[in-house]
Amino acid sequence: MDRTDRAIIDILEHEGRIANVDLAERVNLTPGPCLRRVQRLEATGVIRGYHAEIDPGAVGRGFEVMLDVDLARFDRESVDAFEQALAAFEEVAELHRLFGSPDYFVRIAVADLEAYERFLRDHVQTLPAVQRVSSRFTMKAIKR
Amino acid sequence: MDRTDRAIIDILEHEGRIANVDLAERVNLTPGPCLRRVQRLEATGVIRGYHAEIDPGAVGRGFEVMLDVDLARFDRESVDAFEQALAAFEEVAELHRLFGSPDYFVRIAVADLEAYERFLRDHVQTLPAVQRVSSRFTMKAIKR
DNA sequence: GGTGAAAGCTAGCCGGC
DNA sequence: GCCGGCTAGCTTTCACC
Repeated sequence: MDRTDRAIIDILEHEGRIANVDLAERVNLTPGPCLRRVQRLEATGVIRGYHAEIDPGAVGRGFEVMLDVDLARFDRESVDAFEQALAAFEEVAELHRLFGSPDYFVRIAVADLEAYERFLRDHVQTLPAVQRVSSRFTMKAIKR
Repeated sequence: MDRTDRAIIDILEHEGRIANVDLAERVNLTPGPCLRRVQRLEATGVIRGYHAEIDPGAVGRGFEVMLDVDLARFDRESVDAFEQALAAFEEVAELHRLFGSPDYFVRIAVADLEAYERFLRDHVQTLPAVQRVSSRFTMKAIKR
């Protein structure tokens, strides 16, 4: 992984759909070698995939909540069940296990307050190991 | 925005570099009309851009911290200065203004604990309006 | 929404350094 | 081992129906 690979990564991170010929020109390579580098970065897992960035409001995900969650039990089974259940929901935009307390940080993206209340009540509070949740509502997403 | 647009969005969100011919086939359209829809979604801001998803560890961003920040002042100038300064750093992966307390949620991604300490000391604690910061370290990113 | 044609891109192969 | 040139086949794009 050299300077050129870094340059390729920086460009693809912001312009994920750039044509290979244009990418090659930006990093001072011809298209052949440039494509080989991109494919190697993909194969080695440095590039994990490509995604369109969607306006959350346009698809009913304009209401975002930061959620702190504490569990009551930490046996492997409880932890796995909690993580898998939560990660499977489309409403869960982000899920991190933390050191210390709270045990988890979750970012939820739903349409509105009502949808949030429903999601919390029906899909989070009902998970067996969940002990405590604490919500903080986002006013504005400044950077993502 | 109809059912077909939704289908296009769902696919591009997960396969941002899919070829237009393949996308068209998946949503039962021919390439021409499919491309027009994608271009309209881009022009109206529903699709904001395309990004490669990079393995954080491979580019020195494997150490993630969730930061809560409270400000001392809320005049427009202080708020703007804080938000612009923070958003400009590459280390800031996410920045949300919240309702209530804390005032901000920030996700920081750096190489290691030492880099984090340096970033906090040199670039966050030094911002004039910052009153209090509280860090929570992530053990594992389960979903992003 | 579909069609067709021009322009442009991708991805493999091979030779050179 | 990595780059560049070349080429065949495919994709994108746009005007027109």
